[in-house]
This record gives sequence, structure tokens and C-alpha cells, in this order.
Amino acid sequence: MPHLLTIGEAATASGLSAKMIRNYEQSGLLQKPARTDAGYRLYNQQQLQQLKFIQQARKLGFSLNEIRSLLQLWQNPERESRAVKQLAEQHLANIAEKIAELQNMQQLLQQLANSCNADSSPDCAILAALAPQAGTK
Amino acid sequence: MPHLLTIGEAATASGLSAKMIRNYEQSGLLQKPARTDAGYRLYNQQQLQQLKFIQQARKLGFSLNEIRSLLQLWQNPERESRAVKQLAEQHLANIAEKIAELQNMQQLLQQLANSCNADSSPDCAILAALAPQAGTK
DNA sequence: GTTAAAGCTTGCCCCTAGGGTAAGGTCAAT
DNA sequence: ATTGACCTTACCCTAGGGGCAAGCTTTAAC
Repeated sequence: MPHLLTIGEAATASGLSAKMIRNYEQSGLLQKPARTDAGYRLYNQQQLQQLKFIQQARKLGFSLNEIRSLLQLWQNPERESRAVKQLAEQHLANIAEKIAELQNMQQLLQQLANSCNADSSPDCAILAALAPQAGTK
Repeated sequence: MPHLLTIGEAATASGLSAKMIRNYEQSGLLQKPARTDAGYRLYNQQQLQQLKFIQQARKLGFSLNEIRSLLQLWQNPERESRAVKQLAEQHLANIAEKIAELQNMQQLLQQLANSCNADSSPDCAILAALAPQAGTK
């Protein structure tokens, strides 16, 4: 007895927004749901599971393209776990790269901020570092 | 004797792209440059300094809105270094927050990846964690 | 002096991953 | 019957660009 949900109910149940669900459908992540005579989308339990799957994957930072692949793997009983792990490792590498970039910015900017007096004088190491060759003129 | 540069030369000299320079002008970060009779943009040395300033600030991850504020402070001789530092501290807080989010994802996903065998079997802890209530059915 | 290449102009569409809003149709309760 | 909540599509907005097209200008070679 499949309980059917409108998009708002599916959104609440999955933790997504109705807008995001329509967006995912448009992007081809989801099969087109059934519609009432009036055109309202109706989601069954299996589709709700997919929405929850997407929500969890978003929480881990996967992009929509990566989630598309993950969904295909999930729904393929002949998948090889190798493929799943490879996707995850690639994403982990991207995450590590972003963290490194941010930490680099953090370190540089923190040093500059530490050298800025934060008083009523106009002199500040931060602006001095941004300004080319130490002179506004 | 101000040496004037076309947009391509200014791009090379500043490390930005011509496209980005036009974009910053459109966004109101830069005053509109002079033009030749034919409509070519011409940048003087002071404007080149501003372009380099923007490029450095981008490297530190400041948003265009933040750079707008930084430029105004830079050009205001009566600025208080307090204001500059406050902007930097706010940006540092944003950076720290992003790093924390990414590290959280990293930790969760790394644990899942470690539990995935990466062989030809379909079973993988990553998919199991994404799938709601431990069952595809 | 002419011509071809490189550079410039504006305008448009694309990307991620959505948010916001508007105009209008539908459903349920009062 | 009306009201309010919900649904539909379509469009513009964000940040920070990439890329292309059509057309004009400048420069350099021949």
C-alpha cells in the first residue's frame, strides 16, 4: 500500500525544499513523478527513499553530478563497490584540496590581522599587504 | 607621465583576465576608465594599482562585496585600521566555518570509505550510509 | 597601400546550487 | 461560497567567472 506524497510532504519528509526537488527532477537526477489530474506531483515511498539518499549525499558535500552517479550505482545491483569507493576518494581529494586552500588563506590573513593594530590610525598591515609595492601613489 | 594600458595589457600586468576587469567595472568596484575615440578602455597607473589590489584580495578569498569595502578603506586617508581589521576578522570567521564544515564532511566520509572493501562485490558502507533505514527495498 | 591577424567592443548563454517572487490553478475547511 | 494553504510554471537574482558571436580597430607584414 504505497502512501503517495505531494511535493510539500515529500520535502518535509526528506529534509529538502520543494524547490530543490523540482530542481533535481529538472536536472535529471530523479525520474518524473506521477501527477494528479490537476498536475500535482505525487511521490511514492521508493522515490522518497531517493530523496533522502540525495539529502544525505548533499550533507557529505557531493555535487549533483556525483550524486547522479551515486544514485545509478545504488540502483544497480551489479555495481562494484570499487566504483563507489573511487567516487568517494575523488571527492575526498577535492575536499582536502579545498581545505588546504582555505587554510592557506587563513594563515596568511591571520598573520596580517595580527600585525594590524586595530586603532584609530589609518595604518594597517592588511592594506599594506594588498597594496602593490608599498605605496598608494 | 602616466603610461596608459589597454584592457589586455592591464589584465596581464595585474594577473586578472580582461573579462574579470570588465566584470568588476560593471559591479561598481572600479571607476569607469577613460576610453579612446574607438571606445577602447584605457587604464592609468593608479587604476592598475587598484587591479593588483583586487587580485591580492581575491587570493585571500575576500568576496567582491568585501573587496568593495576594502578598496574604499584603502582610498580613504582618514580610515581607522579598526575597520580594516574588523573586516578581516569577519572573513577569517567565515573561512574557519567553511574549514570546519569541510573537515566534518571529510571525517564522516573517510570513515565510510575505510569501511568500503572496494572490490567487485556490490556491498559498500558508503551506499549503506546514504540509503535510508539500511535497506534499498 | 592593402590585407590579415590580433585585440577590442557589447551582448548573450552556460556552470553550481539553489532563493525569491509573481500570476494563476486547486483543495479543504469553514 | 469564500478563504488560506498548497500546488503549477516562469522568470530574475546571487558569486565569479568561462566561452562564443558579430563587428570594429589597430598593428604589422608584405
